[in-house]
Amino acid sequence: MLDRRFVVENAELVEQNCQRRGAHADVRAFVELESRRKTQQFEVDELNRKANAVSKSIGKTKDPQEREARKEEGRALREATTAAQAELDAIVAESETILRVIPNMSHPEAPVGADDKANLELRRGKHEPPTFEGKPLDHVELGERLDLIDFEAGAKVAGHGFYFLKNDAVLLEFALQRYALDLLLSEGFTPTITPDLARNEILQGTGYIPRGPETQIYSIAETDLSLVATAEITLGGLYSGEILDTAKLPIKLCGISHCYRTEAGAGGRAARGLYRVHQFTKVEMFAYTLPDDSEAMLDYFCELECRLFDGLGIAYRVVDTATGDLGGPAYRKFDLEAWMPGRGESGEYGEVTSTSNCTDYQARRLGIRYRTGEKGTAFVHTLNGTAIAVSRALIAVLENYQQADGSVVVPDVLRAWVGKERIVPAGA
RNA sequence: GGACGGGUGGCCGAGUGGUCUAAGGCGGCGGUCUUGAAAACCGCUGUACGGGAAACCGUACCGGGGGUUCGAAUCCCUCCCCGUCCGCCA
Repeated sequence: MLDRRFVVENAELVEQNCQRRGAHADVRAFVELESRRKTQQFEVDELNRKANAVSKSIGKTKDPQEREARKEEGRALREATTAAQAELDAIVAESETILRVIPNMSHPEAPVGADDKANLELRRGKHEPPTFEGKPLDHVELGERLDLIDFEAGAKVAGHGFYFLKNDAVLLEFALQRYALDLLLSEGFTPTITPDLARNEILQGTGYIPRGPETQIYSIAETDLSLVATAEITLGGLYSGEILDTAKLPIKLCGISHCYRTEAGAGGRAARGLYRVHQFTKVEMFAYTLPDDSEAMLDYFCELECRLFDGLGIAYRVVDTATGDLGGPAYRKFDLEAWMPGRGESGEYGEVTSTSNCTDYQARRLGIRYRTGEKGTAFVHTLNGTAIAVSRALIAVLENYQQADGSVVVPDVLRAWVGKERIVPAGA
C-alpha cells in the first residue's frame, strides 16, 4: 500500500493515478478520514497521558481514602480512553479499507490505457517465428499425439484445468526448471524451494486477496492458509517484519514453487490447454533493493528473461504494460510474449513471463525495511519476475519445435537434461 | 496430535502487579589516551505516530489478539512460533 501521508499530500496525483489504472478508490474520503484520525489520535494520547499520571500517583499515595478517590478518577479516565480508542479504531479501519484498494503509483513512461490493448511493444527477441509447411498443430494436439499431456485424466482426477504431464513432458518440465536455475545461479541468485502454502496475512502483504468473489486464490478450509499463486508471495514473506542489513542489498532470490490459481471467469479458446491452468510450476526471480536501484533491477530481470528465451531459440516480444493492466502493487511491468504457432488462427504471441517493480508498495505492508545513513529506517523496494513458468514455456517449446513428421525437436539448451534430441510419437 | 518448558531492544540476557523511564553484557557510533592501532576509560545507541525551528516532549509497542486492574513484560484466555519428550508418519 501507499504511505498515508503521501496520499494526503498528493491527493490529486493519487486520484489521477487511480483513474488511469481503473481503480475505484475514494481518495477524498481517505484524506478526510486521515485528518479525523490525527485529531482522534491526539485525543487518545492525551487521555492516556492523564490516566497514566493518575495511575502512577496511586502507587505513591499512602492515605487509603485518597487512594480510593484517585482510583475512581482513574476508572473514569480509562473509560473515556476506551471509548476514544474505539472511535479511533473505527476511523483507521475505514481509512484502511480505502487505502488497500489504492494501487501503486505508475512509472511516468508506462503507457496509459485501460487494458492490455494499450500495451506498448518495446522490442523483439533474436529469433524470428518459424515457418511451417501447412498449418502447425497446437500443443494440445501435439501433447496428445506424443503422449505427453493428459488433460482428460487431469479433469477426471481434479477437474477442468488440471492435467497429467507424461513421459518426455516430465523430462522437459525438469529441464526447463534446471535451465532457468542454472542461469540464475551463475548470476548470483540464492536458490530456494518455497512453501506452496502461505498465511493469508502474507498473501495480503504481497497484494493478493485470499477470499472473496473474484479471488484467484485457493484457500484451505478452516485454516488461515492459502495455496500460493506464485513464489513471489512466499519470497516477499521471507523477510516480512525485518530490518535488512543495508550492506547486503540487493538480495536476489530464485524461488521454485507450484502455483495455484482458480482462474475465476477465464475461458474460451485462448485459455485452451496448458495456457490457463489451475496448477503449474514456476521458477521465479525476486529481489529486495534500495529505492535507487529498483529501476535498474527491473531492466536486469527483463534482460534475464530475454536471455532465457533467446537461448531457447523462441521468438518473443517485450511489452511495457499499460496502466490499466498493471495490477495493484506494480509501479512498472514488462511482459515477454512468446510466439505460439498453434494459438489463434495462425499463431499469436502469448504471455510467458512478467516482471514488476513494486517499489515500496509491498514492503510497506510486509514491514521490510533497511537502515538509512541517518537515524531511522525506510522501506526497501521489491521486484519479481518470471524466469520460467513451465506450463507456458512448454507450449512455446512444443509448438515452435514441431516437425513435419509429427516429432518435436528438443531445444539445444535442454538436451543435456532431456537426454535426447527429438521427441517422437510412440511406435514411430 | 499429546505433555512440559520457553518467546524481552541489532544480538545475548535479567526482570512474577506500582520510580520499568526495561538491569547487565555484546555489537555499533562518538570521545579521551596513542605516531597509528589495540586495550582501557567516558558518553551515545529500538520502532511507529503526534507536537515543536530545535533541544526536546507526549503516546503506543516486551511473539499476535483479547481480558482482569486505577496500573500488566509480569496475572487470566486464545492463537502463532521455538525447544524437549511421547505418539503418528514419507
